Amino acid sequence: MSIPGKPRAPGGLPASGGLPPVRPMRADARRNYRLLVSAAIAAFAEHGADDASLEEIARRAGVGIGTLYRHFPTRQALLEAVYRDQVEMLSARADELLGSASPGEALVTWLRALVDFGSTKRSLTSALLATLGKNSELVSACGAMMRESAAALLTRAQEAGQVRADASATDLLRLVHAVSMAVDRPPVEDGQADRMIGLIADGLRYQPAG
Amino acid sequence: MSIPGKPRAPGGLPASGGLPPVRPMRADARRNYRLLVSAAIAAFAEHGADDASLEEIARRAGVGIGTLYRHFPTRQALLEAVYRDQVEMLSARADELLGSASPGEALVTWLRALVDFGSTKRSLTSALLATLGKNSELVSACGAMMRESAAALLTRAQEAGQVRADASATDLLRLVHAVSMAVDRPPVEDGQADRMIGLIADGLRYQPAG
DNA sequence: GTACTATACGGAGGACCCCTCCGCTTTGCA
DNA sequence: TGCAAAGCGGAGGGGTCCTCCGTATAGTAC
Repeated sequence: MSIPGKPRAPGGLPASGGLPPVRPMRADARRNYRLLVSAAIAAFAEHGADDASLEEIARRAGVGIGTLYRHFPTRQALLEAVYRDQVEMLSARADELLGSASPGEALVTWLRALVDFGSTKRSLTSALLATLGKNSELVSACGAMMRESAAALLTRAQEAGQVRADASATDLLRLVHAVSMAVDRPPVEDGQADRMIGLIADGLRYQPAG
Repeated sequence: MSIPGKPRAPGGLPASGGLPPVRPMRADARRNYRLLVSAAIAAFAEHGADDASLEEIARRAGVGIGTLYRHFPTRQALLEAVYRDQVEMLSARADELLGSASPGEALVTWLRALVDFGSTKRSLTSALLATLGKNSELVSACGAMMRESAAALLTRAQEAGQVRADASATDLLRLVHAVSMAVDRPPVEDGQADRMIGLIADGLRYQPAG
């Protein structure tokens, strides 16, 4: 039994290396794909990536179980799609924030979004890494995407003089990751994550020997 | 829903803090208990602590599913029993080896046994830690047991001059743990674990400034 | 606007699993 | 030897996973 192939990409674009001229997905298929991913995000957040019922996800999406299985032949496949979706969303949010007025604010806002994502991500990541291995295309591509977004926001904030110069994107990502981890295990106070990020934000604003 | 209580201890001894005068288990109950634990060890090793089917375990043990559930109301409970059983086995093996001719050999033999146990243990441990937390009675008690066994074997080997003096039991356990981890993920060559332990053994024999 | 077909949909159904419940069997004491 | 108490087993209800195939529809060609 080999690792099952990915389902066709949602956009209906030719696959990245697309040799055969692939037809775009039908409109209903595309719609259902999105509904399923949304439902899956909710379900995974609620019950964990391992325990969420696929039938319930189909039900929530208002779609037959057969449809779910056509789009995602495997629980893995659905996990991957959700992961990719979330990361792309974060990337898009970063692009959007790059156009905002205050570069410093933009960076902190994005970091907060990152922590929120973290709680979803952790259960996904461990499930994905378990079967995918650390250096799969998906994981490394998403990692690169995140680093890119972080770097762009950080650089802009630094150039605007709103954030200290001696901070690296990698450090920032690691830091946020640590916060997500710390916030993972109960007992967790309300707003704890927020305060931690706030603290980091202050640290960023502080200009050493400024 | 609270953490379910342990089933009665297998030996039929009064529970450690035993307030009510508990009757010993009946012979058939004791027999089935052992059969179930053995079957569970095999099944967990084969399919992982999360995925092994409890019905299959009962089947393998030649026992009804009801019997399994009476002894182990929870998958957790069975996991714990298996874990405890394995650790006690290792402890017993250590005691036995303490009487053997070559203290140095005895130590290395035990370390090898420890690695073998490691492959079973890992899937158990992660499942146990996930719900039990790092400082449950079970985990800490078993940890102490292991340290004790390791220390006894190590000290004897050191006093016999067969192993360098500057090695601690804790280090040794950590080292073996690392080997188990390393051997966990494929691709794993045949005998790799053995060679790694061999290397550690050589290191132990080496007498610094001897 | 109509006809056609590749594409996609839905859900019944088989296989498996978890767990409970309760009538039957065995054990061990008197 | 007789008799509770302790233990056993497995049917059955409810859930999940996944496959299969008859049915519906989107998009195209005319």
